[in-house]
Amino acid sequence: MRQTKREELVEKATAIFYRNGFQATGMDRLVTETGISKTSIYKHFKTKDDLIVAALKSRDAFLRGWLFGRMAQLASTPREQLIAMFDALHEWFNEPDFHGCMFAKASSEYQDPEHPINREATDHVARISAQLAEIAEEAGLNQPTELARQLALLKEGAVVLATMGRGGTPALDAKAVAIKLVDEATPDK
Amino acid sequence: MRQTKREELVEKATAIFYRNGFQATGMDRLVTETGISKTSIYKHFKTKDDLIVAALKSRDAFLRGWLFGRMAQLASTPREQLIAMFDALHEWFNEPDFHGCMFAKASSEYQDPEHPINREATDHVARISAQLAEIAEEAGLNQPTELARQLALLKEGAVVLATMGRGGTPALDAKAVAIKLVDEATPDK
DNA sequence: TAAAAGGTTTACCGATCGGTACTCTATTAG
DNA sequence: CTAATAGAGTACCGATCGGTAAACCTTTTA
Repeated sequence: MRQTKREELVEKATAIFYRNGFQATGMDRLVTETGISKTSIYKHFKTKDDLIVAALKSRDAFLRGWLFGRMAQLASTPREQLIAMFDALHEWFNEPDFHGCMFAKASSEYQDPEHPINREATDHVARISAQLAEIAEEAGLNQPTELARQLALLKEGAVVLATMGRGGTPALDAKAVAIKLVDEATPDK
Repeated sequence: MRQTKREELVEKATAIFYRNGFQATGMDRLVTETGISKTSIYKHFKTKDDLIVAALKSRDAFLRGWLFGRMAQLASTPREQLIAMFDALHEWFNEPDFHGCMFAKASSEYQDPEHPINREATDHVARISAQLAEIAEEAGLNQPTELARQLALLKEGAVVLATMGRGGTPALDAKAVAIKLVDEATPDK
């Protein structure tokens, strides 16, 4: 029961930051929208930046858990999972509350590479790339790390166009390319 | 001579916003770093947002001019130009003052699609995609608009990874994929 | 020569920023 | 029963936010 309030705070703050931006969200607004007093917030986190880092960690765990979990649901073999990532992304982009990548925004608003918030953002993309490389290796594909880099490229590009593009289905465009790449990386062919 | 001060302001403001972010840059800081008085700034622009829009328009003209100009320098045929885009991007990423895509940041900080700043950002990527489609068509490649969408995907992904990635050469990774795509879109093959 | 016009300087506005101090209340553990 | 703890509420801090007003200087134009 002791941990609950803090988790509730992080969860709600994550949603608000995601919807509203980091710098654009003041602490007073956080108090109003979470229903948690400022005193209580600052008992759990020394600064606003600390809270943002916690929100990003929470989001990282949730997003990676959802993405790779959905990939496993959609496909059984590692090889098919790599392609299914783009179907999962397509679903994500079409959710009504999709507002782009929270980590890209964090990196935009806190550009200093030394800043903990920026670090958390770059960590997130590094973790995704690493997991993709694992799956590519598990699938027995040729040059798995190079393939993983290219798939990460497609994934990030799709997210950007889903956020900044005018309509279209960037996830499916990316999927078409991904199929070719995975196909060419298949041995004995 | 009348237009000069305004142009000087926009030019300097663009650099400051790009380096420092939009919300993170206060008007007082703009006054200090540009050497232009606040009164004078507000004679040219009614609000800070108006100045930001002008800065983005300036950046859009410069960036697209530079990118497609460099592509034309690096390659003579439209087909080779599409691939040369990634060499140009590689050069851009390795400039010492590369700080990511200004329009992605603008879109991150001003999420409302109705906001003029967000509009300017999405306009920029739409213009790039359109120009790519033109070149693809000029090159006589199959399904030029689909190819252009995929190349835009690779370009945006490369920018993201150049900004948020840990080292690597995302532009060259993207180039490898682009070569395959252009190759497959070549008729009579 | 006079008078606009463009620019700077200084001071200031109310609002909001992140963060703190203090009081009060309700729950819970010894 | 009591003491400790967690949280809410209120009020406040100095700093900064975007933006304005007024006085002054200098250059161009009529």
